[in-house]
Amino acid sequence: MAERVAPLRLSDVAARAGVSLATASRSLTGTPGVSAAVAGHVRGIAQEMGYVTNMHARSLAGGIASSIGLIVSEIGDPYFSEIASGLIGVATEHQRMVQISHAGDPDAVLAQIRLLRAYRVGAIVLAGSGFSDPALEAAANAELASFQASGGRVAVIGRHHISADAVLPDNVAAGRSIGTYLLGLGHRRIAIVAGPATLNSVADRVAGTLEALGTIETLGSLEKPGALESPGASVSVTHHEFTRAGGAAGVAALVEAGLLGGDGGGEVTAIIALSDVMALGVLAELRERGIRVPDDVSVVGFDDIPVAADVALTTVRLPMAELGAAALRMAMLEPASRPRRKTTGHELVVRASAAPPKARP
Amino acid sequence: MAERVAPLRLSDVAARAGVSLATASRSLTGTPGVSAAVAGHVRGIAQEMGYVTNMHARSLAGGIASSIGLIVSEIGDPYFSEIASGLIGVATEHQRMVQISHAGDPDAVLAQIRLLRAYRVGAIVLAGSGFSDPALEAAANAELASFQASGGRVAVIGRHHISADAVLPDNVAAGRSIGTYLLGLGHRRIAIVAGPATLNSVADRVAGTLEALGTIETLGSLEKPGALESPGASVSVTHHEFTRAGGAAGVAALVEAGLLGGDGGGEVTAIIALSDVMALGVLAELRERGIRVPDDVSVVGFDDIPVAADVALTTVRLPMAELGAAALRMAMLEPASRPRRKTTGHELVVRASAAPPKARP
DNA sequence: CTGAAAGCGCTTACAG
DNA sequence: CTGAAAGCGCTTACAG
Repeated sequence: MAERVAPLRLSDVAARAGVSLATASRSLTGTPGVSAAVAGHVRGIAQEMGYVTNMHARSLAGGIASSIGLIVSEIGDPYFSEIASGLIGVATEHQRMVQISHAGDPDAVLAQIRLLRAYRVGAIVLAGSGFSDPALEAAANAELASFQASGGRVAVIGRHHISADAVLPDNVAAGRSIGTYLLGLGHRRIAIVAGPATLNSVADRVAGTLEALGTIETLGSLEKPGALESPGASVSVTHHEFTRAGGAAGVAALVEAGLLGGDGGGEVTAIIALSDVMALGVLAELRERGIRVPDDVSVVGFDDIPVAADVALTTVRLPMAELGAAALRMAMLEPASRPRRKTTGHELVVRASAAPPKARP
Repeated sequence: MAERVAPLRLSDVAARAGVSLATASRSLTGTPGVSAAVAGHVRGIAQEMGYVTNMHARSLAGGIASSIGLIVSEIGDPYFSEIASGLIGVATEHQRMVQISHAGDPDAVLAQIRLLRAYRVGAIVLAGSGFSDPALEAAANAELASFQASGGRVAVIGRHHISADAVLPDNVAAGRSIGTYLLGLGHRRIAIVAGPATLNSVADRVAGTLEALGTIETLGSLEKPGALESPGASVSVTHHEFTRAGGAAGVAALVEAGLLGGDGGGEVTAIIALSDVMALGVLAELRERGIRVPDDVSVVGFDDIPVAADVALTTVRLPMAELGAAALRMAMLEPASRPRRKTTGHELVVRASAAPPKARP
């Protein structure tokens, strides 16, 4: 292995081109005030020497071109990888690099925001859901506010307790839509297999669903499935991890509570999984237990991740890639006097996993 | 909106703590040579002031802590998001930031490598497949070599024409494994719905499969499905995009060529999709056309992406997350005198999408 | 153990 | 249009 070769500096290019450092800098950054001929010459030399700007130096010296920080819960989750894909597409258009962080809990989010600040990113996009309890987000939000105060741009996806531009997937309306659909199909005993009760996205989806089902009561976190009577339908909610395994655990909890897989009395005829990823777990666990979909029980989800079509899952489509793209676009705008909000739409996607309930013997 | 507040500098912390800049720096970086008492005091002050290091300045001044560059074809593709997830996990453990780049073709890869170099990343992990034709990779590889010469670390996933640490998914063996399985099931007329013929991953998977089927002949790119007679089985190969849509297009091509969906004569009894994502497209198109799986035709894939289980797809599992994690671990090791190579295993995962061929009337 | 000073590689007023 | 010089915020020999 050869000795380490120090990277070329702009001064090397300037020397070779026979111009000053300042002129070389202006030529490469495209700053006006250099004759086209000289600028072209310098650029040619730089290219031929294989010169690569040192972004750290540029950034320190006050040149802009800062990168974008993206914080997701788990990039392996299709919901987040779709968001990331949309965001990276926009970033690439604008020649911006994106630095990506995994952060599953509020402490990790705080740590990642600090790291991103250390890298002096120009904007931070927070893709994970906000928390119902402001206290859980307090530290992260303070850090974000401080970042904004120093000129950083922030955009969040979903409801957060912070004054920042936000792209809001319409979780409440999506819940209403899926609830209405199930009610129209004739379901009156429904179970919601939900993610953590601490998340706003969960609270909103549940609230919208309950509203459609005839109640606007909101729910706390329930260890065991909790039952709520509503004029329209009786609804049980059980909270688990926002993962495939969480969906499977939800089915297990329903069975254990006697709401599923028994003799049919008092049983649930439809399951609303609060994300498609959870729905995948629900479907798998149902299959495992020999409970047929939609014959024995209907299943619906949220998001319409790409594979939902492959398992014929009825769901509500949320424009994930667009969420990511829109969030970044907002973050690249000049800050407004008050935070911007953009609410995105949703669309019921009917496939084969839900059907009218069978009459029970 | 308040006036922009300039971020705190280390000198602010030093002043407040009553020590020199040098001592403050040493205290925060943990460099030995400062009394524990002073170091602790400085750290306390910094914390309480909310000081955040400027990584650009640190990096310029010669401090290390460089970030990691990851280049993927498309983060929305489960294969790459799994790799990214594994890699980010390791990066987080080591407090390294990861900068992620989308690059679908060789030109984009080159551009992204240059950008990553501009950001002075410490290591670059190239996750996309290499190309059979060295010329296509030449420019990117030269850039990578130059990056290595200046002290940068490089790790690639899969076969590339470059001297760098590599993690090699055993595509040939995986192909052999799936080919053998299909042969054992009794299939003798098989179609391969492949990704672009220019990719090494495609070439390797095809080669392994053909080897198992009784030939080791390699294939060029074929506009129309190309037929190969082998002692064991007759195989047709058709190349399309490495996407869901590509898989669907593959089925269409097979039907058009009279190899599928006709009266049964000369028809294929099994389809090997060269990735699970393509297999998803194959399954969807088959469903669309009323061709039943596995009754009318068996379908198998490669990778075992998370949803493969949900569509009961028989496939060969490749450890994607481990590929990403291993690549980064290698890249963080001191460079060896000669590139390291690590070959990962594979595992046949039998599910319901493949069965013995039905006897034809 | 602690500090003053040089230097990392750029950009940008400030002169000419 | 072009250049000499200051400065961005750190780290690290070099002295003490």
